[in-house]
Amino acid sequence: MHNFIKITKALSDPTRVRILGLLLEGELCVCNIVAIMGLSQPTISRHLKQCTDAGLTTARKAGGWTHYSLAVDSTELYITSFLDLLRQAIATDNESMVLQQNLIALKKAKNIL
Amino acid sequence: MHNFIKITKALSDPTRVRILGLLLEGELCVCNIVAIMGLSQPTISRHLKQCTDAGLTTARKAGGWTHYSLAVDSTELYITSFLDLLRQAIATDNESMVLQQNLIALKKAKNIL
DNA sequence: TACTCACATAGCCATATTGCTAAATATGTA
DNA sequence: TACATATTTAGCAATATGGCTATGTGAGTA
Repeated sequence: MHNFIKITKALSDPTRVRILGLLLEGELCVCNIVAIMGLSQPTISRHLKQCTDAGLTTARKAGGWTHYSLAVDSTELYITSFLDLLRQAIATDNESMVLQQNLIALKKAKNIL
Repeated sequence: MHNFIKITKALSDPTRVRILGLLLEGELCVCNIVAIMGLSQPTISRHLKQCTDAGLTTARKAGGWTHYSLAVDSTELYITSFLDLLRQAIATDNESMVLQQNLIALKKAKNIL
């Protein structure tokens, strides 16, 4: 129950869901998420912490950067099921589509792609 | 996205999840849910309204009573998937198991069974 | 060491949520 | 009509949440 509530709570805020939507494209550092979402860095950081506490994301530190990714390989209960539902929610959200386009543009500008 | 958020919000509170857990056993009127949950009647009523607004439950009025049931036959996006996850959450929650036992006892006492 | 960059944490404020009690509404009955 | 029962709605208080700014921390560099 506790884990279920943590996950549904994490998924009950549109900002967090859209951040997770960006991670569908692959791992991202906090700074890139900040650049795309247009929210303050601490706000993004706190959302990512909550997602990680819920088991939806994982953090990988590399030097000064922290790269977050979706926990697609998680063996925890519920996680992959909820991530499947997340994909549906993102695919039908216009705002998320815009954000994903902005992410692609950002990656090209930075020659990450 | 909007519906997704409404559903996850509805499922992000343990009280609501446990009410929904009781409805796994079949439809119930508000008064019986109140008797089992030990919360005030208006509180239960408000939780049920939120679940219904999210599409997770349906209300059937019969005389003075309102009977609520899980929207197991819903064709709305997400609903049946979330209800499947709900079942898992309930099955692993001791408190929900106690509530279900209390429900069975109440039904016997009232000769509903 | 000192400085910079990326990120996390702390604390503030506005709003949302969840419990409650009291009052309104709706239905059935004397 | 008057009353009882079941439920909903309204409004209040305490707590949680989500945004922000300011500050702390950790890694790399001059």
